[in-house]
Amino acid sequence: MFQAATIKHIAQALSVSPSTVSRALRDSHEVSTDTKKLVLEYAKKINYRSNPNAQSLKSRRSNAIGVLVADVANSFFSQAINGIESVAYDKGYHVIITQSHDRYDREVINMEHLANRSVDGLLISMSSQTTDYNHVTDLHQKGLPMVFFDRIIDEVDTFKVTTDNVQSAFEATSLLLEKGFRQIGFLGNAPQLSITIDRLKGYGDALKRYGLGPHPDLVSYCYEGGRNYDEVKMAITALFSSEPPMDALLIGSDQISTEAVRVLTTFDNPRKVTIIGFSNSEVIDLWSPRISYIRQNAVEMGKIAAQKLIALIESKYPVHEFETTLVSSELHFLNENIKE
Amino acid sequence: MFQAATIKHIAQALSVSPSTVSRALRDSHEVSTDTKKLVLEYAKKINYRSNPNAQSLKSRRSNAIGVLVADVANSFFSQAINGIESVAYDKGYHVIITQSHDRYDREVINMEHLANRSVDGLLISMSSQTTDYNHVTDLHQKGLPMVFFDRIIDEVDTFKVTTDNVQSAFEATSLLLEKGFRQIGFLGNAPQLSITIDRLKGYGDALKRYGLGPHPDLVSYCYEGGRNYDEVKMAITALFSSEPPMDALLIGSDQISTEAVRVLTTFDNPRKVTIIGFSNSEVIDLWSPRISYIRQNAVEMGKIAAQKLIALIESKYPVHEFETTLVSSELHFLNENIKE
DNA sequence: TAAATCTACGCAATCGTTGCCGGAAGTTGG
DNA sequence: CCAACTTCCGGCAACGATTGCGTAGATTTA
Repeated sequence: MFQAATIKHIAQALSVSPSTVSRALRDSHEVSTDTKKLVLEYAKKINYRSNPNAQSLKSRRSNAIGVLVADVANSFFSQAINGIESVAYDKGYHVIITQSHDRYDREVINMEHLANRSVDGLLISMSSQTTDYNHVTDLHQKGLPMVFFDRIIDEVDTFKVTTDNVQSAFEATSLLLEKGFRQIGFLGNAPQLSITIDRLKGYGDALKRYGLGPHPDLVSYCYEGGRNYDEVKMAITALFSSEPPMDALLIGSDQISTEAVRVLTTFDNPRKVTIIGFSNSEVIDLWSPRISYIRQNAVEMGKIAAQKLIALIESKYPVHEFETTLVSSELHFLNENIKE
Repeated sequence: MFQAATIKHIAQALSVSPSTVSRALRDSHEVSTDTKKLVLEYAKKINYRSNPNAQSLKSRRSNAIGVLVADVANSFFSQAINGIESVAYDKGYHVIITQSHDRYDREVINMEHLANRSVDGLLISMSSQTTDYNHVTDLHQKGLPMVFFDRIIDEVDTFKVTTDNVQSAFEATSLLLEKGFRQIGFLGNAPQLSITIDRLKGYGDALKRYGLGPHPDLVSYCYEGGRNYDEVKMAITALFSSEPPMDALLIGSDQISTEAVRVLTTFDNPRKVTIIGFSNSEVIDLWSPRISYIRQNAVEMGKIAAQKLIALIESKYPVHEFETTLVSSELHFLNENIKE
């Protein structure tokens, strides 16, 4: 590889010491204006770039943040990553992305990998299979800054950013109730996930306002988060054959929404069930059958999470006051979805 | 942040020199078996991890590879990234992903950012807006290893991995010809992109075998690669109103295929045109109208590209023999798409 | 038994950058 | 006119890991 320019090269060329060059480049007041100009000009001329490794070694910081998501191919996450990237880029941070594929073991490995001093902080969205949080709490106790987004956990006290899941699910369910549906089902991701818990709560709250309670036969989960088509198919089939018959369904996960639609296309004589699913698919308008959907502001969530994390990293004093930011979502309801 | 264990800590604890510890960890023959065991055990006990920055500073390598794609939210790229990641992970490399959003200026900035000694090599898929390649050739001349994938260029002599675009387009067009279509259109991404050139060639070759030539009115491009809905709509509208009337269409880009379907849904009285589009969408089977499609083996391409790049990085001697690997794709033709 | 060889380890320099100390000029104040 | 500052800069050391070189002590060879 080519020999990159260093501070020493500049120092030698200008007959000053490396220290002076370093100070000049950092615009220290301990360097005369003339010398600064000389150094800056020469640095620019030879296209000098500071060696990030040397800086990291000195400063004990890497200027990189790690991101842990289930899957980059998931629309929600790729949009969130776009938001994260834009903020990180502006603040001079690299973004290192890892995927758990919703597996606990991958999550643990990735976290350790990232944490070995190669990142200054972590942005975490939990895997749907994770029920033990020691790998996270351990790292947090050791002082690694982290911010949770989307799938957050209570076990760690830090900044969190997520959709207003309770409210979103409440509104969606309320709308269905207003439209006259009464046998409304709920199909969620793994039950320990925050998004599942909150969306189920919003769903239940809405039902309660109508004097209804969640019917046990109408609530179901996909423990593999929609990765397993058969699991989704079984859940949907069970919901569809419930008694009394389900007339509407709220789906609390992006990927399950997709698979659910796929399942529906395989039904010979499709039951008329109105579906509202959480989904950030860019092409959901092209799907057939079309479903109503709740779209989260993934980009905004990514941006906020990144901002919080960088603030945490760069904070001179320990932060003790944390808040959970709720980003609003949009409900897109298709009237054509209503049964006659 | 917590104080991580270093070689010095181990040295002090065991009353040996840091040199010995370093050598023991690297299994040097210059250390006695007993000492090695002691060091290894203690290192494991205190969970010692080598500081990557110090290593990078010494070795002048970063153990990171940079990836330049148009957009991670694009199915093809997110699948390719999965492939890249799996290989890189196995070989101990970090993956740093940047997105050009198909813009030339972003591509230049990202490349420089990555190249400033923070990566050992680059995996590049060109932005659709790039027509000047100096930023790439300069870096290549300076010795930065790079491998191109998907959207490759002739200007740099190195490993390249792409779909067998000529063959894929040839087969798709041939199939349409066999089915009786004669007024077959072609809608491509920006015309300077390798994927556009090759797919257009395959299209033309197939036509030639039937004594036909590409009709100028039936060949069109989207210079913004399908990012601009209006551009796609105009192109599609023009193609649909061509004379003689188009009866089938080959679309040479993932994102344009998506937008094209979206355009079609807005047509009041949809013309019966059979479409085959390149697309790696995971949900294309749910689209309406459904289209036939060519699916590239994105994961495999990512894997091969990463392997080639790492081989290049780790090669002790300059490599002069390069090859372009062609990964095969799958044509999914829907008979229901055929007009009566 | 003395010399040659080998084994196992320490010393010090290095990668590029930065913090700290100190010192030579020039400036100001009493 | 001298002490006390200020300004500007050089030198040293350190971040953590690696490595060429040197060498004490053990072992082998003649």
